[in-house]
Amino acid sequence: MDKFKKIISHSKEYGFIFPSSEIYDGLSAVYDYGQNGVELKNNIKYYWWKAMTQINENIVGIDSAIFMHPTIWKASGHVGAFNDPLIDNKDSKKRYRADVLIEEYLEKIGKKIDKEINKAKKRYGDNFDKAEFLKTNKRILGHQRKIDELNERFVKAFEIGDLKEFETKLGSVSEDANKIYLRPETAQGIFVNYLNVQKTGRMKLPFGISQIGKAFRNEIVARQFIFRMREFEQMEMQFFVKPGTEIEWFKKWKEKRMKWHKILSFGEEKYRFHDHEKLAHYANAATDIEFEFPFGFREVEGIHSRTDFDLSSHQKFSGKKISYFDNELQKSYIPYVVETSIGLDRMFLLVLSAAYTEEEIKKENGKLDKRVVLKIPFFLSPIKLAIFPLIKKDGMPEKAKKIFNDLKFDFNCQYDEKDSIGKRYRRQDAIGTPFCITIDHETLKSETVTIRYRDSMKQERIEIKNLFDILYKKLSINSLLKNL
RNA sequence: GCGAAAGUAGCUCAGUCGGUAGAGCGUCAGCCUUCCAAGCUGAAGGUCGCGGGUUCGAACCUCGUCUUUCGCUCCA
Repeated sequence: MDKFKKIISHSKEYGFIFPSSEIYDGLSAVYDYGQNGVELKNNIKYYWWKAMTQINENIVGIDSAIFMHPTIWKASGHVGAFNDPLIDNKDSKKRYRADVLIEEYLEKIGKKIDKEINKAKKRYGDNFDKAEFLKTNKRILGHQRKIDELNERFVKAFEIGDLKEFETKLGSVSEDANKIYLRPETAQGIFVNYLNVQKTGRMKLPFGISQIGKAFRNEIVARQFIFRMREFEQMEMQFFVKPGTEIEWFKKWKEKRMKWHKILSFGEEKYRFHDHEKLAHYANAATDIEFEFPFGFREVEGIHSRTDFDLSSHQKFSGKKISYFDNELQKSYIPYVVETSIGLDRMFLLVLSAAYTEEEIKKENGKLDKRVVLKIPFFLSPIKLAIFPLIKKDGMPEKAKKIFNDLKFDFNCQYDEKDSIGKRYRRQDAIGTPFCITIDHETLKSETVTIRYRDSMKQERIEIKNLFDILYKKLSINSLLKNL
């Protein structure tokens, strides 16, 4: 079995990811996060939110609704507006609408059929049976087949474009006017709140707004586990800057975001930039941060210089003036935007892919043993600390529970007294718990416990009264954040 | 969308010729006490993906259907 398959079944077996609606045979490309998955996911969010919002005095966060005014998606170009596909003729330097061209071509073929009919009429005179002729004439049938094929492709091509956004109805009466979309990206929620935040937060350029939230895309092919889902979560930050400085900021964020990834120590060689040569209509620079998943290098995060496309478009469609008065320059302008956008679910898969490790261990009796361990960075682990009584008597469970109850407010802890101690250690390895505390006979005499480390499997004896300080130091992300 | 394969216990799988559904692991309860998943006893858990057909009788044969996975195509 290849590594990717193993990760998928490990995810299910240990409560990280379940297929959606499983007891009803599942729902394709939708997944649920289980008891350990939700903890890991929340910890990733926390790391991102701290790094991208709270430790930057010029970045604030918002949480905008998934439902938005339908015109927003016209302004952003997701629906309607430039769904009319444009096509350039490089020879004539003229721009055409693809749908018009197709229709014209269809009409041309239609005329050919008419010509055939007229010719036949002349030839057969009164005996001419038009319906029969249409059914039997080889040339007409050929033309008709062409038309049908083109029509089918044409309709399909436009349906697909439309299907990308999920539609729903606002209000209890289902009329067309009430049609709204589930957002295909969170960014627009930031753009339409730009003025609110800038004014109420007294924000000065350059500044950023970040947001974590769900987005929905009706992908035609959605596969590869949680890598491409129909419902997914994005962590985005839109950074508003003075026009002309956007490339400088683009470069800055590109480096900063890569640093955020590499500081997790999954291996520098697993990351790379992929600069876009072809740019989207709204961008003047774009790059992806790619990670080497078990199925190859894939995009985890995008960094785009979006120019003033979005804000200008919203100004146009809403009729509200969106500009920033620059005191230095003594003039108003629409800010430019540099976006960092990372897929939370992809980041989750990245962590699992990087952390999943199978080890062979030589036992004391010389036999080989296998262990599966998730080497998740400590602060991202779902459970931080497991607490075991070595045996289930002599007052050890009571002592262990007391320690559990003291520490559970500060760290996500788990108590386990079932099965042999070795089995319990391995269970924690499988979900990536960095530390296990064991209460043994010695504990009852000297107020000490053993702490066992996940990655090295080594143990140390420490005093119970020092537990909190030791754990706090090992689990803190302050030193990481300071290095960003 | 097209093509292929697969669906039996929580997981991995067996199931002979069509004759009352099995194993290992896991789970739970109890015993034992030993710091790296392997001790002992017991228990729970399955309309064999779903529906029709053939048959005295279908997990097994047959048809349909659904779901999942893989490849191609499309999209980013």
